[in-house]
Amino acid sequence: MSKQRLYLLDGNSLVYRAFYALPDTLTTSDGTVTNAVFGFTKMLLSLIDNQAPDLIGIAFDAQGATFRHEEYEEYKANRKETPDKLKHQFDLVKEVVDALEIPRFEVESLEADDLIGTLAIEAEKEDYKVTIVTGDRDALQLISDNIEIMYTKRGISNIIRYDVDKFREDYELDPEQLVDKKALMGDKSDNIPGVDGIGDKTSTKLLKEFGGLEEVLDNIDQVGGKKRKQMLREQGARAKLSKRLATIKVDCPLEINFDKLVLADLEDIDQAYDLFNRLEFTSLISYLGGHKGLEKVDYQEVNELEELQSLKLPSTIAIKLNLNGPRLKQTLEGIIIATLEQVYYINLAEKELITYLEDTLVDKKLLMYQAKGQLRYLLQQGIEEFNLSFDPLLAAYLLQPSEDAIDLAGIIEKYLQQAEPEVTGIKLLAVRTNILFKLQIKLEEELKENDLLELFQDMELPLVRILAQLELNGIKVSQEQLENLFTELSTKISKLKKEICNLAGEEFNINSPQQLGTILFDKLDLPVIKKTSTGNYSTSAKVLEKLEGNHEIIPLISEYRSLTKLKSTYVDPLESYINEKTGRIHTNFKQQVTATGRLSSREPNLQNIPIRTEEGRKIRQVFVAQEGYKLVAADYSQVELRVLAHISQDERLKKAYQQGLDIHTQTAKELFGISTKQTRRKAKAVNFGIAYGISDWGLADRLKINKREAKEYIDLYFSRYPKVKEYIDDKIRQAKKQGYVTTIFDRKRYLPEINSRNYHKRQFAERTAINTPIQGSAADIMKLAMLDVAKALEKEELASDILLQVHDELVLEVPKDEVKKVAKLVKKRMEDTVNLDVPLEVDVKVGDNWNEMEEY
DNA sequence: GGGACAAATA
DNA sequence: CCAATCATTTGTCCCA
Repeated sequence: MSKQRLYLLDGNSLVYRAFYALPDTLTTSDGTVTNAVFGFTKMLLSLIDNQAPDLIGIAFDAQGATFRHEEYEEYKANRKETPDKLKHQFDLVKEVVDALEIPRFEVESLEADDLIGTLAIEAEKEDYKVTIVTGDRDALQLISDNIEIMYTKRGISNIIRYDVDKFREDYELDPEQLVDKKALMGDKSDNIPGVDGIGDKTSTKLLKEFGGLEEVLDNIDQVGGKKRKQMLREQGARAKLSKRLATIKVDCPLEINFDKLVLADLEDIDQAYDLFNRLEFTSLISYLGGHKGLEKVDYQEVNELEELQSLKLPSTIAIKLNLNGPRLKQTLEGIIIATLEQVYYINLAEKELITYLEDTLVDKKLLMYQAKGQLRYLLQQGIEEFNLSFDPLLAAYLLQPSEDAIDLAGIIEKYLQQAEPEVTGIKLLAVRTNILFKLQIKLEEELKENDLLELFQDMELPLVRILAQLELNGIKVSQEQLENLFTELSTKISKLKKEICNLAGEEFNINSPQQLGTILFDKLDLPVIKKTSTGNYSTSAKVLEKLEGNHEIIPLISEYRSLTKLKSTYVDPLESYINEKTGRIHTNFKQQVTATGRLSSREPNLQNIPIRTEEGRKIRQVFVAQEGYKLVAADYSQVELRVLAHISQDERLKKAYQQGLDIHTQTAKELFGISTKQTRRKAKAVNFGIAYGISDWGLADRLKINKREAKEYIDLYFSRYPKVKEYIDDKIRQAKKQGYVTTIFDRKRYLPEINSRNYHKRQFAERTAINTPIQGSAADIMKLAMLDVAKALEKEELASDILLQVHDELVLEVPKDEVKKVAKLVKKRMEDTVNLDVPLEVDVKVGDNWNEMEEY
């Protein structure tokens, strides 16, 4: 078996090196300078990681005077005082060393060198190999067959390894001659005098000839040069003193137990984890958990209340609530908690678990996967004091917003290049909870590299609990009105169906586009307007509209379509979503679905409740305020066009909003010289179309004008709003060049197809490049506004709640006596959330249901 | 179970 | 010559 290797570090020397190697602007958020601590810690950890020492120890200089000062007052007298920005860092360094459970040596009146020398020589005797890590060349004198030096040449990563051969090569001397050399030439940095007139070259020459200082002094006659002879004679004593000063003491009175220097697995890794968090060394945390493999996770089951109470947890924990059952009716069957060193499965009654969570989560930083549902459960149980600090789902979403349905296993695979072990049940939960630490390190690193960390921490993470609260709040639905609507629609639909089949002359399934196509275009021989991509007859609303005058069956089919859509999509399912306990509908807001940063809503989707048609609005009407409350709806007016004005910096567009003009009226005047009902309508289509990258064909289709005319409008628009054209060109160029576009708040969207050879793919990517910064920035603004509004409601201790977000609209439920205050507060918060170069405007409406609302 | 189609919202 | 305004969710049909 090969010999064990002991690493001995010169703490002082390395800390100094780190201090000068790194900028002193490296601080924690409270301003504490930590550059030296960071550099030292990083060096230490990477040493452990790369060299895997068997044993390790770190020595520090004694505070104040040493035995060398007694011998020679001037020792190190020319040293500058320790810089203020470094002084306090020594204590932190020692904290780090202690937290990592590495033995630390510091003995009164002795320097780190002496402790290291003594340890090294002892270790050599005990048959260890030794590596000394230092930034001080003095230590080179200790080199032997079993002792080598790692010398940090410059900075903290430029390291040279000295063994006997390397030393001889560099110095043309044996290592033990180094002290003789210093005796002769002195050492400026330690203020060791040496002999005047003898420097680097001469000292080496003399030692090569005579061997050691004593031999030189005994044979001064044989030294060349009159002056040199004289100096050696006069300063012989000084040289001997110099030698004593330069000689590292190897017989310090130390009690050495090498067993205690064995590098152990950290017993309490959590203390190091906490310290690194305090020092904000997030990039170094990876070294701590580094040795825990995915498969190794073993959990400790906690079945007893007493056992639970004796659990001591660090300030950051990964946690998974083992919830079972449908949304909002879940029961908590257990809790998995992971720290860096242990995973616990707490298996107790739900009531006890809730009490435990309430007490435990306060002041803890929580790492959770898919946190929203768990936070919703906590809020439901009245637990409000918690602090989500990481969710890999959202991190992965920000990094790749267009990627769909990435789950935890996918994230682990993608970012850690690891596969989940083949385990199930609690074991799997333990693995997945434990891995959150690693994921945090890796993903936050990636986020930082992509300028997404702020967005993640300041927008998406805090939004999670807001969304959890929205979902928990739900919105009340009038079951009675819903039933009325059901019968009303059912009657109308069956009547229509009869009429349609009569006109068609046969029974058929109107819901089947295929069967409908056969009836319309084969049987009734109506003109084929359009075919679908698969070659079938298109029966879309647009096609039906064009056939309107051709047959009396057409309007009936259109009406049938719209009524069945309303019934099957809204009226029929809505009932089933009503929570029997709350009488309310609790949607599911997804935060990681859309490519632009918007939210989405499902089960049911409450972001597409009808509003445009009279019939559709009846569905809106069933969403009501509970007794004693009003619904308050606040929506941003033309937020996307305002965002366009801001990011394009187009003067005319900006001015219009700054002066509070009606933008569609203004554009009508710009394009047509006059604003009438007709020209304003066209102008509105142009305004919106531009933000979507509309083509002349698209605009023509929409306005039912010809292509040439549409092109004129678009060209005219660009000539009146030239910076908008510049914006469009700029975004396409940017996307082509860097592969992505960004929102005002740095949210990214990658557009790999922007350089596709496929014309359509490329065109689509170009339109997306135009639209995403607009839609995405608007989404960002709304998210920030939600955080602001929620905070303000809480601060003002209002009993009002946000129920829904519909992209540019918030719906709140407000006690009648708070309406005035809340209407004002919400408007102000939403308008002032961000400060663009154009004002944001919010319209507030109030009503008893979501349909009948009055301007407030 | 999944693709095609259609339609609701912003 | 093609296809032709962003972003979603949901429902039905229909084939496998």
